[in-house]
Amino acid sequence: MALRFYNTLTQELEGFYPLQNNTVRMYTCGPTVYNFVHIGNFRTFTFQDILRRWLRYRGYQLNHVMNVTDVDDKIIANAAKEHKSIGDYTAVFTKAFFEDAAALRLEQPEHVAPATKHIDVMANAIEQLAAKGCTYTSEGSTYFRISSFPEYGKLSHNDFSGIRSGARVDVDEYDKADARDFVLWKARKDSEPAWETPFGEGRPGWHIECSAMAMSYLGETLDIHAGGVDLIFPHHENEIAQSEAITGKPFARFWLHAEHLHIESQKMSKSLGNFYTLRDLLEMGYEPEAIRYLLASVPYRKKLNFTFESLKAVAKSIERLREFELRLASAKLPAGANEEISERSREAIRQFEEAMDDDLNTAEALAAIFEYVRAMNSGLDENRFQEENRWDAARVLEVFDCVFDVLKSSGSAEAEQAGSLSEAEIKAAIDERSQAKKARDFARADQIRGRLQEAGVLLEDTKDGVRWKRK
RNA sequence: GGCGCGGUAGCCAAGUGGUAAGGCAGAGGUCUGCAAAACCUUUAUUCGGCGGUUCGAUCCCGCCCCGCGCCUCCA
Repeated sequence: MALRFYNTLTQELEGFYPLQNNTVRMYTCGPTVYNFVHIGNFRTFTFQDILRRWLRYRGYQLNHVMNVTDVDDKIIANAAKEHKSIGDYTAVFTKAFFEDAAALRLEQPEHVAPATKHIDVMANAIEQLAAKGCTYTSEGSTYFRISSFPEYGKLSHNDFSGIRSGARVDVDEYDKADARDFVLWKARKDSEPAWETPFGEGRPGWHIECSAMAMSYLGETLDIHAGGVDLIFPHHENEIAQSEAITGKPFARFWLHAEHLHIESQKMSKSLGNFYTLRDLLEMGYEPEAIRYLLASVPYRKKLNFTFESLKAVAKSIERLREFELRLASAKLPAGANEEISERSREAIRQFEEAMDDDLNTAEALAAIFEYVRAMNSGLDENRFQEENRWDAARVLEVFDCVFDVLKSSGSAEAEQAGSLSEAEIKAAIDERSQAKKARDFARADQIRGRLQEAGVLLEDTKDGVRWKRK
C-alpha cells in the first residue's frame, strides 16, 4: 500500500501524491511568539517534522512554509507592559522557539514567514476579497462576510446555514453583521502598532495571515496544510473561506491535524496553566531525544497523555536501541554474510515503511524496530551474525533514525565535559583493571571500576571484551 | 445542544471478522570473581457495558456508561 494520510476535509484515508512534479507544497501553522511555547505545542511541531522527514524518505522534495505570528492582541499587550516595541518583544521568543526546535531536532522549513514582514501580501488579499464583494467595513475594521461563502463549514463539518445575523451576537461583537463573520483587518486603536493600507490604518486579523502568505509562497492550491486540531475551527475554516473566495480553487488538498498532548487527562494549555516548556524538562535533566521520542511515538491523531513515567520509560527504550547499536559495533564477527540475517533486515525495513506509509503510524513502526532488535540480539547470542551483516543492521537503524533521529545523544555536552576523562585515560584505566583481574586482584579491579563510575563512565564486561559508555 | 476523538494488561500503546504488536515496570534465567550493565524468556482465555448480525466480533451495527476536544484566543 502506498503512502496515505487521513484528510480532515474528507474524513477519509487518501493516497497521497503531490500535484506538481515531485515537490510537496506544504504550509503549517507555526507559533505565536508571545511566550515560550510548551511541549504540547511541540507535539504538533514534532508531528510536522516527522511528516517532512517521511515525505523526503519517500523521495519527494519539499517546499514547506511555516508562519510566525508576531503581531496579535497578546503580543501587543505584553510588549506594552514591558515598554518594548512588538519587534523587540517577539524577537526574544522567536529566537527561543528556534532554539527549542533545534534541541528537538526539528528541521527548519524551507521558508519561515513572520506576519509583520508580509503585510503587503495580506493587504492585497483583502483588496481582492473586497473586489469580490466578500467584505464590509464597520467602525474602520474590515470583516469577511461568511454568507458570501456557501461552503463555509466544510472542513469542521458544521452546518452554519441556520445561524443568521441577530440570532445571538456577543455584546462586544455588535459591529459584525453576522455572529460568524470574522475580522480581516483591525482598525487602529490608540497607540497600537498599525500599517497604512488603502482601506485604512490598522493591523491584520489572524486568519488572513496564513491564507495570504501560503498562497504567495506556494500558489493557489497547496498539497498539504497541517496544524493542531484546535485550529480546525475557526482558523482553518476561515482560511478556506478567504482563500477560496479569492481563487475559486481548493485551498489545500490535504488537511492534516495533530491531536493534543494531554496532562492529567486535560489538554495542556497556557490558559489552564498545566504546561511544561521544553526548557522546564531539560532543566529537570531529561534528554531532548527522550522528549522527541515521546512526542513522536504516539501516532499524531491520538491524544498523547504526557507523564514523567512515560518520559522515563522512553529514555530506557532509546537506551535499548543505542545498546544494540553499540553491541553491533563492538562485536567480533567471522567474515562473510548470513543471508538469513540480511533478509530479516530487509523485512524490518519493509515493516517500518509500511507502518509509516499508513498515515504515519509511528507506534507500529517502532514495534517493527524493536522486534527486529530482539531478533538480532538473539542472532548475536547464537553467533549467527557475520561481518557483512553489520551493514544490514546499520541500514535498519539508519532508516529508523532518519525519521526518529534519537540515536545520537546530544549527550548534554556539559556532562561529557564534566566527566573530564579523556578516551585515552579511560582506556588506560580499563587496561589496568584487566591486568588486575588477570592477577585476581579483584579489590584493585573494583576500585578502578568505582573510580570510573564516579567520573561518569560505566564499564560492561562482555564476551568480546570490556565496553564502556558515559552515563 | 451541534461537530469530532477515544475507552485494549500495573503504566504507555498497536492491531485484525478467525481467536491479542511493541515499549516501560514486574517475575524467572544467561553471562560474571562479585557486581553492574547487557541479553533471553515470560506476563491480557481477554479488548468499557448490554444487545444484534455472523459458523465465528475486541474489530461490523444499535443502545448505554465514562473520559476528552472544538463550537471564544489556542498546537
